[in-house]
Amino acid sequence: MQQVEILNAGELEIRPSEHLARARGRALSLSVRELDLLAALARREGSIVGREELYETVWGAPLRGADRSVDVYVHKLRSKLAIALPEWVFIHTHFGFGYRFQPEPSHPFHRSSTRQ
Amino acid sequence: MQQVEILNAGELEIRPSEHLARARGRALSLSVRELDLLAALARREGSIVGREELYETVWGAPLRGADRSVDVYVHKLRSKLAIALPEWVFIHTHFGFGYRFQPEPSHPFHRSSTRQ
DNA sequence: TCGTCGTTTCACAACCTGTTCACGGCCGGT
DNA sequence: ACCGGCCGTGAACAGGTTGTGAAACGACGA
Repeated sequence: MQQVEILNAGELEIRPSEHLARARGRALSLSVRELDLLAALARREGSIVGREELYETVWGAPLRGADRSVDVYVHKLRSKLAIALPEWVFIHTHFGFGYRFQPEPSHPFHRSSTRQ
Repeated sequence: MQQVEILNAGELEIRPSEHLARARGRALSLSVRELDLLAALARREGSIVGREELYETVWGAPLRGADRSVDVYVHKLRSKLAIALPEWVFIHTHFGFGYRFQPEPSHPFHRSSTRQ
């Protein structure tokens, strides 16, 4: 029996087959690319996904040279998610590798020193 | 079916092939060098590893003269680990020999005031 | 044809990393 | 305690990577 895929991540719910994502029950207005990218990331919650893989999954073609599409859409997603759920950060950058999807509070207890 | 290498050290989990390390489940943001060095140390948990060996393992070339890279990265690692898991010390210095990776409580019994 | 919306490309700013220095503190042998 | 060498640490630098706003493009419906 084929179930409807529903991805849950904290207060975010993604229903790829319905082209829909909700934040705290409220529907987000995402374009096709944005939703596909979000789903691709969310399906692999917790692990780092490279740009090549994301591009092939979402765009359905191999990533050519210096294509920045993934970055641009990650940016769009972040913006919309930040408006809908400001207290969470969902997409993390791993320099040199790619992105990781995982809900984390946006204001950790900022403590002792240092950057990162 | 040994496929993904996973190094566990107390509350620290290192997955070199995924470019990822987690402290208590929370992902650390480490650079390539940092992660490689951490993995190189963790693979030899409990034993002293010399700078030459560490350098060759991580940098893939013989250690030249007075290169301090290993020291610098040990420092960076210690900082990040201390933020993530303050109650543990992972990297120990063996004067004149090298470093040893092994999780140990950071304040065995009491705190300051004693010994000094 | 025009306007709108989504996608792609661009340019530049901002950031991150690896590397090397320099200085000072710590260690161990004497 | 003294001294020379080993280590810890912060900072500066050059390059490469990523963030970001806006323009260019294109499909579609009014």
